Amino acid sequence: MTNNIEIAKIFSDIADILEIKSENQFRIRAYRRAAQNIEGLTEDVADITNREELLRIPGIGKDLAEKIAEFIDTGKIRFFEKLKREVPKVSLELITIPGIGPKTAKILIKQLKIKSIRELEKRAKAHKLATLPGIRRKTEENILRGIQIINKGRERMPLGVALPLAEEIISHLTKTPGTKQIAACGSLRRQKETIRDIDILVTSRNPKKVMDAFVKLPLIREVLAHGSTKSSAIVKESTQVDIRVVKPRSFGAALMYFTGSKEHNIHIRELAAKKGFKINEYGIFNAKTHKRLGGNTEEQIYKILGLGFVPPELREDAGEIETAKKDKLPKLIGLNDIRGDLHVHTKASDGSNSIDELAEAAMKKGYEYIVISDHSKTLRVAGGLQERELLNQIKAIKKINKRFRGFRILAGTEVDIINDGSLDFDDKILAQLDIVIAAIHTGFKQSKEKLTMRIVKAMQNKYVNIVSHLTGRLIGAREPYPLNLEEIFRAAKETNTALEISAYPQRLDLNDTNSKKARESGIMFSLGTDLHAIEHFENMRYGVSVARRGWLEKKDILNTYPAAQLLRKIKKN
DNA sequence: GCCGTTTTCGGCCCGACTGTTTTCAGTCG
Repeated sequence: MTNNIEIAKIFSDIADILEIKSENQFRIRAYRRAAQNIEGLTEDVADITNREELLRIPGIGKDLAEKIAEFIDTGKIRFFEKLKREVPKVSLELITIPGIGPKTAKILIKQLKIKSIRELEKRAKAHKLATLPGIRRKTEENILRGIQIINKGRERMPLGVALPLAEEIISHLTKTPGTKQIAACGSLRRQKETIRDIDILVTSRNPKKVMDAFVKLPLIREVLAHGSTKSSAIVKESTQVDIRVVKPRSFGAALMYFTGSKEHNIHIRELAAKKGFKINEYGIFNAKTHKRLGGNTEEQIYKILGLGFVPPELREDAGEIETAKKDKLPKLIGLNDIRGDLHVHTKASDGSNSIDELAEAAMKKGYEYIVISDHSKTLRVAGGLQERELLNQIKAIKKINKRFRGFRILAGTEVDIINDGSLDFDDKILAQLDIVIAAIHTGFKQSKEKLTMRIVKAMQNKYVNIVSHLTGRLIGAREPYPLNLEEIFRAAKETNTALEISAYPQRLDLNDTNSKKARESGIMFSLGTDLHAIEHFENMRYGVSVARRGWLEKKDILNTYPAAQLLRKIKKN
């Protein structure tokens, strides 16, 4: 998929350069949209090129399709090479500084001959910027602050980190007099796997008062902007919080505006305009008479546009609006639909708890079953079980199960897929288990073909029911290894093998786009926390978030079925 | 540069905050 990443980067750079050249803003937007859509593909764009299906990618027309094909052919795009020569290289760096856009960058380069961010910092500190047109003391300070933010590295944080932080801020705001509703919006509400800024919406009859209270909250380090209805600040180390206040009647419209995504909003507003409406964060209006037609709730706005409610997790302008027009949106799975956890480790391998403890905790959660799935013998570092140990575990599980009514421990394994695609346990052993999960834990550096072969071969084993954490990625730590996903999804369908969505916060693997793609192949999914300690049961919510972003319904997911039905569904021929 | 149940040409979301300005451009989300 390096093609996809490289092309996306080139298109995004082209957009930046065109911006510096003050080109047509819609042309710039076209490049940005194309970049984003290519980055989101689950298939190598080279394969799509070979099938001559580039034009089916949204935002790709004749011109961009040719540029993609040129890159696949030659590894270069001449147009980009030419553009690069037309603007100073540093201009692309300068516009990454918050507060500096194309116009300011141009002035800095032209008048001060700035060659690097470091040099800009030096000049700003020496107050050499304040003589430039449109720049005075304050702007100089802002630029320095922007450079500091860059140096600190405002990285995206995992959803599991952002959520508690947002909840903390919200709890402070709840105590602020005059606030009515408070909601986390943005990518947090869309449940993206990583979050950059935290967006919070508040309704109040006295917005200014709320804003004044916000900027004085104790956990705020620095105020970036402080207006009467909108403010921004840095909290904790370096997390930016954007807050917006509207009157209570505008809650729905503001929620929609602030939840985004930006692309979804643009598409929705375009649609509204075509139908003679206007949408902003205050409501939906008749474009001619300016009469307000609604906006108290999001449902109201979608309804006026002739659409059903689009769940926040789907709002990425990835086909959800077209699907809503046809009234074909999926009824997304919810956390309450989950009847059990399909991936649980005990202290027999690298977990921390006994089978009894885990069963008890699962029952307390209202689960009907769990799958005990310890590692297999080859995975020594994780205390993989020998055959004899596994057979004893199966016996122990049978014994414990006799104590339960309405709850069942399913005997399973997370068996290693060995280098040649064979499994770490013989069929004779696997046949005695209720459920078999297969996974790769070694050989990440192998070729795409080899890794794909290993997985497909494992799927062809008649005892393998689930393949877990398919791509091996660890968020922020390890890239996914290369796989031919099309081939794997096809094999999963043919062999009736489910793919796991790992709810383990660092994995979330399959991710959202892969899940969505896999769903189109008609395969089944399993949700498992890959639990190593009892408290990890709570991570299931993150798995459900991925599934929702992948458009999955209750029926697509194995552990929404009662145990007996689940076991029937995973049977192979 | 893309795109089409009003279009193959003429559109392309909408508004807040800041700083430097005397009425608005630049930036951001």
